[in-house]
Amino acid sequence: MDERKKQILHAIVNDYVTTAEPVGSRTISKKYGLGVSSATIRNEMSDLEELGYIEQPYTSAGRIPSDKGYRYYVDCLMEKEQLTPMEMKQVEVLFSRKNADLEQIVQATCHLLSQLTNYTSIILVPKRSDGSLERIQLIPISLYRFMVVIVSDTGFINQRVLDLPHPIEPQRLQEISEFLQKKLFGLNMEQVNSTLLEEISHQFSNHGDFKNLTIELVEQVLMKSTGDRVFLNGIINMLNQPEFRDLEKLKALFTSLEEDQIVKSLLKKERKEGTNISIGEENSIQGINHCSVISTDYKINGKTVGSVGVLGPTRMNYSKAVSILEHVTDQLSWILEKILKK
Amino acid sequence: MDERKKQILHAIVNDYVTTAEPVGSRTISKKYGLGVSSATIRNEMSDLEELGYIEQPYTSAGRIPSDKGYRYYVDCLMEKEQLTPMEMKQVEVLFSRKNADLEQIVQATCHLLSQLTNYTSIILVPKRSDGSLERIQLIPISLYRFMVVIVSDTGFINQRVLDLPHPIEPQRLQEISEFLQKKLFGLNMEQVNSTLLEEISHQFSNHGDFKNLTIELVEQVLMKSTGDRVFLNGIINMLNQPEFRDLEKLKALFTSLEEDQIVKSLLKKERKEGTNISIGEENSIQGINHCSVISTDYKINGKTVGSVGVLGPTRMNYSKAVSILEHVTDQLSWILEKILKK
DNA sequence: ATTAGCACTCAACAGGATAGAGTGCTAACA
DNA sequence: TGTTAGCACTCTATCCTGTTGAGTGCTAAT
Repeated sequence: MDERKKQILHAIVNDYVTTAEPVGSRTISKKYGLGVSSATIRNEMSDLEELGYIEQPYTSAGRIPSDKGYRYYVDCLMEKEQLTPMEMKQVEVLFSRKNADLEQIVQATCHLLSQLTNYTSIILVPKRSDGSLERIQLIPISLYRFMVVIVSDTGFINQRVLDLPHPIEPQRLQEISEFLQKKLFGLNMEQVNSTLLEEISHQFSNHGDFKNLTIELVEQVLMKSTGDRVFLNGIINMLNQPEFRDLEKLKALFTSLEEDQIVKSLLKKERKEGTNISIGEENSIQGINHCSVISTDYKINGKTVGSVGVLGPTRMNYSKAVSILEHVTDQLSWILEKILKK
Repeated sequence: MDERKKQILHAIVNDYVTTAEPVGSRTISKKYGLGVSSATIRNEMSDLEELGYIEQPYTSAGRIPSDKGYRYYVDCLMEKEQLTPMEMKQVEVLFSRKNADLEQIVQATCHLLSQLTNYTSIILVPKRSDGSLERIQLIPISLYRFMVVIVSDTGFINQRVLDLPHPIEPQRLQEISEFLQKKLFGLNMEQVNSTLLEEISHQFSNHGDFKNLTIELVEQVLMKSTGDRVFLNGIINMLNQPEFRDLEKLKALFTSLEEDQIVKSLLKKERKEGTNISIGEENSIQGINHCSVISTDYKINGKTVGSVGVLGPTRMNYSKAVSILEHVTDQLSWILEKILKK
């Protein structure tokens, strides 16, 4: 893989990303000043094909990068691209908004990300914090229903409405609420779990209603709050990609994207620190095999909280997408930190 | 519009709905036993075309129903279709689930509806109840943030997280919370608004923090909580409809469906009691002009709360869709009633 | 090692012929 | 007077064919 081959591969990727047409030797020798003729390029391209970095859709067509080619490109050739002032501005405007809660911020961030990249954006937000319990409160709604709100010291809020088999007076609920607050304050979520289940429910085993209620609490609120919420935006952008002119491909893609589980798995593979890129077949999911996913984590106080990703066709503008993704994610980390800890 | 014309129109709609191909005179005389030859049918069809109920895509093709034709069909010809035992079963399974909150129920209902119909389903849930205030509670999250929960006597829950410019001690917040509860209990939401703004904030004008807080409360929680939440499901189903083979139409449709405002407006037009059907150009929205919307309301204790709708191509199975929609909506009303009032 | 030249390949496009579905009209029929 | 068989006509969809042009691989000359 000498210097010239790299340049040629680079040129092929660049050209194909913008035109979506197979790239010929003549195009390269003309548009990208390598100082050699198309015949020379042809020989090099022949080598590149043999090495598996590029491929021909059919004999005597131009070349397009293979998954392996894109992989080499993002690993070795790609350089970062600056955001335009315009783009910077848009990000700035979004993140200077006041008085938004977590959900709104994430929603808006997701929207912005898909708008800036023209691809599909994904954000995962964990449902449960691994911080310690700061506050628990039960709020009566009717005799048979109440709301639980749990706030962790990291500022995460978890709430849910529960039904009761038997009525509980608001008064009594308030007592229980205060009791729980005293008992559970400062414990981490695993401890909350076990404390609720073992100690408290045992100690109160003669109070039928209370025991049932704690079991409910654990099962419904704490247990079921594992996993992540999925935010997805800009699926329509895929309609503008020529590779999805084909209705069958489109349907396969959309079907996969409708499954939260699948979307999650795209961002949750084995991964190294920082920004990850998963290309084409590497995703090994029905319908996503013509797509690439760029993902990174957002953090609060240096601690990884959730993930952000951009999904586009393998023929996507990696350098641009990476820059935007990283910038937006930094801003998201920053604002969440500001909001949750103040 | 004699009896035979009606039968023929009925046959054309039926056939076109299932095949998506223009219907010829021969098809009708063979498949639908009218006892007359294709030539007679041809004469009748010629009349029907003149009356505007059907149209020809091009000379010497079969006929397809026009918007006006569908309108006549749904108004005069359509008969209700029974749900299959299988479908009944699916509905039953969903609505016998325990311990779900409003959001989950609506989400699941929306999913079920799109699955049963194979079209796109829409549900609107109002953000604010017009009942009276049953409970208001402020829950501290940090010194600068707290959560407001408002419960109405109809069981609607409204919650939001607010930021404060100055810190407020949990203790103090609790006092305010109790004060508000006493002061606002039993008032309807407009009264809550005015009471908060005028009386209380005036009375406490020397308490800077409290005054600011009430203004926040009104603006952020009560004012911004007008409008509806939109649930949408099964957009992919549209990909299976031959009329959306055309990518341009598809893009127009998807773009419109991405706007919550537009989706809302589909269910919010002037409408009569019960089930409404809006056909093709009647929707007068970019991208929705090849679609029909069937919508109805769900109620709690006989009082209209929100809307449920099914969106499909104008060539949709109206009778089936209406039956499913009405059945599912009934069940939804029923379960919400059960949950919210007990 | 590079390049000009040339024969070869193949998708894309355009034009033309053909088939078939469906119509409208007319004349015969009950 | 309503119905029907027959027939000419229309128009799309499909298939086939030839042509064009982009791009390649190979060879021989530089």
